[in-house]
Amino acid sequence: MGSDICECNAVHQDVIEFARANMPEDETLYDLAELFKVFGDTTRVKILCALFESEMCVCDISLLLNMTQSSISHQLRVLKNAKLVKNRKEGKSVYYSLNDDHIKHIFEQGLDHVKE
Amino acid sequence: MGSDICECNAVHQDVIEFARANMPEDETLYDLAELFKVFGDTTRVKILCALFESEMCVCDISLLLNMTQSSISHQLRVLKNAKLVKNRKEGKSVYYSLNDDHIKHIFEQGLDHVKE
DNA sequence: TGAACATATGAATAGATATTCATATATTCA
DNA sequence: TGAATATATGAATATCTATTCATATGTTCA
Repeated sequence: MGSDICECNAVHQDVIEFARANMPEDETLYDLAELFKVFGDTTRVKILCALFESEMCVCDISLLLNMTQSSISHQLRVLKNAKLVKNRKEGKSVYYSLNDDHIKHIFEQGLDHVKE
Repeated sequence: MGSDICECNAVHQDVIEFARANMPEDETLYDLAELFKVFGDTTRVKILCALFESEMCVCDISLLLNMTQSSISHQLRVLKNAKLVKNRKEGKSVYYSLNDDHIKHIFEQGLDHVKE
């Protein structure tokens, strides 16, 4: 490992070293990928979009997206583990809402790219 | 289908309708999820990070990330299909570079969230 | 032209994941 | 307390995907 793969490597040694020096830590990049992975599912994207408007309880989201309560509940857990949503309990219902302002910005940047 | 899931639905009817009216088109949200899915892999995140610094050829990226040329090549194809990178040919080498300014912004927003 | 180099790609495999189904937990109210 | 409601969750399954391996394509240079 660490040995050259092709002749370019010698020529581009400085470029490679510079990139290596400026890359964030592996753990940071792993966390970043994990975050985007959470965004990378249609159901979760829709849930987050719904929550842009206002907090909602699980069964409301289920009706809105026309999906089973169970699948929504599973996905809300993923979103909560990623600290993208928070929840509060009121009676029998659990209301979910966005946990972070970055989310909307990330979405908007993504939409800019998609709409091109 | 379309029928209520729980009693909340009637109470929250206006909230649900408002959210439904303000959600982007299904196709847009699908494309958005597809975009984030591309970001949601450590290898691809690392490749994009490397390309923030400068264009690089395939074997340089392979050496930098200590991964096989084949796997990098496969992932570059995914990135190119998503229009996140472009490439130019020079002799035997193919140089890849970023295709879009949004990418860096999306990354930075993501990093802000991760670093909290 | 032939050999070495650089990249691309199809098939196969192992691992990850979204949904479904059944059921558990927790709350309200008669 | 018991029934109905709202949510959470474990197991199973089907689908997707990242990497590996083998090999094809394309370029340079002697």
